[in-house]
Amino acid sequence: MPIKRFPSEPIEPSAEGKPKAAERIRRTARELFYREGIRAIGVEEIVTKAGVTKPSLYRSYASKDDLAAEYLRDYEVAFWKVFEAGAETHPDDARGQLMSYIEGLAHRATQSGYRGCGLTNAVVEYPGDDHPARKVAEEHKHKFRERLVELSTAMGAKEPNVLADGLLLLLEGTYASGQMFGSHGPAESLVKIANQLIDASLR
Amino acid sequence: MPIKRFPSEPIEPSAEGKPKAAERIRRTARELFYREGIRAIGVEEIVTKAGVTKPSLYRSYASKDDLAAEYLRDYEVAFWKVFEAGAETHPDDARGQLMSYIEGLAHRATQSGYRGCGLTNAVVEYPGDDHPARKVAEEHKHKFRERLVELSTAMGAKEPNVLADGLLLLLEGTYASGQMFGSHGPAESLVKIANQLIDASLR
DNA sequence: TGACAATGTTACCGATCGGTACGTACGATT
DNA sequence: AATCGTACGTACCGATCGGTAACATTGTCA
Repeated sequence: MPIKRFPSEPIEPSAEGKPKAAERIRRTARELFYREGIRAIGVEEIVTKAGVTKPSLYRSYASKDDLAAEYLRDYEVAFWKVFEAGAETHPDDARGQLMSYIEGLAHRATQSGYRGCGLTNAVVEYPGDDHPARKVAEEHKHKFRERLVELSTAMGAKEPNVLADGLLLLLEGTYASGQMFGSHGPAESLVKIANQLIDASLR
Repeated sequence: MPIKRFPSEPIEPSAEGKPKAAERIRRTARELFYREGIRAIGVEEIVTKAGVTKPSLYRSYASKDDLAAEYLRDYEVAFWKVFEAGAETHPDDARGQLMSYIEGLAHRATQSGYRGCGLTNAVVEYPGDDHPARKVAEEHKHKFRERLVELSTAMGAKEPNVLADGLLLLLEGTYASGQMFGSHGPAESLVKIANQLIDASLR
């Protein structure tokens, strides 16, 4: 009999049939890293809250830094899902699509306990450009900027790059200031400001 | 002879004639906390780089948290000095004064190695509202917002609160994004965007 | 000079950090 | 039943964390 390999048998061990512990660690780390910050959370706390032990963590992730980078990759996927959600409700309407995200953000950023953007926070936590988590964050922000240029172009801006930068500044400002002011922070004016900026960029 | 006290003799020990070590620690901590982040820097590194030892630190500061709060208080003083610098060159000209700061910021935020606002960074590093450093930062940001309302009013904005929020979002966005993008980040468009926003707020 | 307070230094504390060597429980294959 | 690979837990590592007790040095007064 030749060598037989069942389809249920995973070729790539870390693809789908991952160890259960790894997934628990992943979810717990995501929650804790986002809420408390990466530096603030030790691996001990992660595995305890996940109900597993440290060796289980280090079998699926090379290091805490690696787990942090993984967390940000997950975060990025979730971000794009939220950001592009308006594409369904506002087809062929770049402005409507963007404003849909901005309205949602304005709401979230004025809730107490808001923690901003996990990717931006990671950049603040790791100033040195050698950290793997930071690299994930930086690459994402460049993609994000490009996406805003696309949308600005679609909106008919005279200078799409300038409008995109303006929007990026407003959004990053919302991520940051949402953490410092309570429920009546400057994000309350975000929608109005964004509309003013877009209007001014079309003329 | 009655008690004589020379003017060169400091009355208040912690005011001017402070221990030399305390001042060295202060400056070193300021530099390191700002560049690397508060959580990233240990007290050992501070005293080593300052050329002193740990007990010298703990005689002048109750704890690392206390030193961090002190750093932010220093940072705030320096911030206001920069922010209000335009008042001399642009008397009775709120817009000129503000744009003077914004132009300077746009320049700094597009230098590689820019680290944003120390106060904002501290808020990101310490999500819990119980940290003394965070309190300093939050109080400052509220003062800052009020100051922007004053300036917006002086500029003749129809809705000063909204313009102030817009400016705050832009500035915080610049602090944050200046750390992720290199020398050609969105802060390059800051001046143009700010002018658009102010113009739109006057009409 | 001698007393005294302020400042500096050496050496250390328990707690926690990220990370690992090693043994074991278990399910599938032969 | 014997075997083997996988997944997991116990117990521990050296390094570093923030913080301190005890001692040496200094400068300033009478």
